Amino acid sequence: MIEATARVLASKGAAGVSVRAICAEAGVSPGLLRHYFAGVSDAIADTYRIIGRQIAEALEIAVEMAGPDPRARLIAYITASFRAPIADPQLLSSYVALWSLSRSDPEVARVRAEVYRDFRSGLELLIRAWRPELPDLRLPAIALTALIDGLWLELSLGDAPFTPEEAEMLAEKWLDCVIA
Amino acid sequence: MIEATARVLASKGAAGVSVRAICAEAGVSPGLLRHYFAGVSDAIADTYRIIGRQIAEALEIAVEMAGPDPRARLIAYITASFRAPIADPQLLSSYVALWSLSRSDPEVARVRAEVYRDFRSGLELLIRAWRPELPDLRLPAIALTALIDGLWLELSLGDAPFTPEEAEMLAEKWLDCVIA
DNA sequence: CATCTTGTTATACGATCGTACAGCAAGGAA
DNA sequence: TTCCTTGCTGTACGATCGTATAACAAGATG
Repeated sequence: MIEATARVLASKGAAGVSVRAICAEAGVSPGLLRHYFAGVSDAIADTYRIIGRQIAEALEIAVEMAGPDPRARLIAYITASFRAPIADPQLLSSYVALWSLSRSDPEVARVRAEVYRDFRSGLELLIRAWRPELPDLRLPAIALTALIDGLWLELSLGDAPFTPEEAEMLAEKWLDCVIA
Repeated sequence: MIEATARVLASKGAAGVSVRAICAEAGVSPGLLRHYFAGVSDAIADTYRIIGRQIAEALEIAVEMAGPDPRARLIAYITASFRAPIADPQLLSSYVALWSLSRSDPEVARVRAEVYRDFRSGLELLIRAWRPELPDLRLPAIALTALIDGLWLELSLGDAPFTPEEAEMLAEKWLDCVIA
């Protein structure tokens, strides 16, 4: 059901998501959504939570596969957003819709705040492991998050052609620039 | 009417925009929208077009006020996105909603492509005036646009506190980093 | 066996949606 | 004056929305 919600979010956008659309996508009766969720808003928030957790797990795996070097681990964390399984067209589309919904739906907004707090705290942890002497990690973390989100946006809305490799190169360059 | 559409887009998001909401916000009868527009999609697209033109004019003014130095003009173009009148909460909220809508509405998507093409071509023009020797301006323009959009997103969804001055500093730093 | 929860369907209700249309007020053209 | 366009209102229609609820199948529990 949550997978169906993500698919509807990706295909029909924030304006097209509805109880009936989700249940039709899941191949079940329209009434079933309210057996699992308090409402459509709750279903969307849970979908956001699941997606956020999947991304966090993918990031964790990418960091572990990078080995012991602190800088390599940090770069892996940043560039994993442009590799599978995170760099997925459907996931990016869902994300844009969720951004929009989080502006009008307080429940979605709360989940978004959680997801971003976790992402940024993971980022700050890795930066601190690499450069323990840096006093303030707030602005670098914000800057890196902004670039990643901006590149995701361009990938999803898709009129600015660039490759994942270029995105990774840019992210790495931005890291060196914003940390130095 | 277009101002009312922008206000609804900002306050109710992509999912809450409707003929009746727009006309109620404008203080007119619900039937009036279809006298001026072919439909709600057309009204939203026109709103996007007007907003894009206002932003373009504000950018042009910022560049002119920066004087003759090519680098100062380029920096003015980039940092104007974080100053009045562009850095406006309602405008940013409308923008996030329009991003989402452009993924499901072909007409809005077309306008978005126009607006971004114009923004990037203005950016590339200023870069070329500053550094005529650079061969490829595509990736730097994409990178700068991505950072600006990402910072806009964080400003609008607003759980990452940073000041406009910090945003300008980051944008300037990113420019030097991505051009060098 | 009877009962009770659980997953699921089907349907119905009121609200709201986009759209269509008839009508009215006003102003310029004849 | 009459007519015709234009800006705008009000309302009505069918579709779709979120939600509620009755019904049913099946498995667990007594």
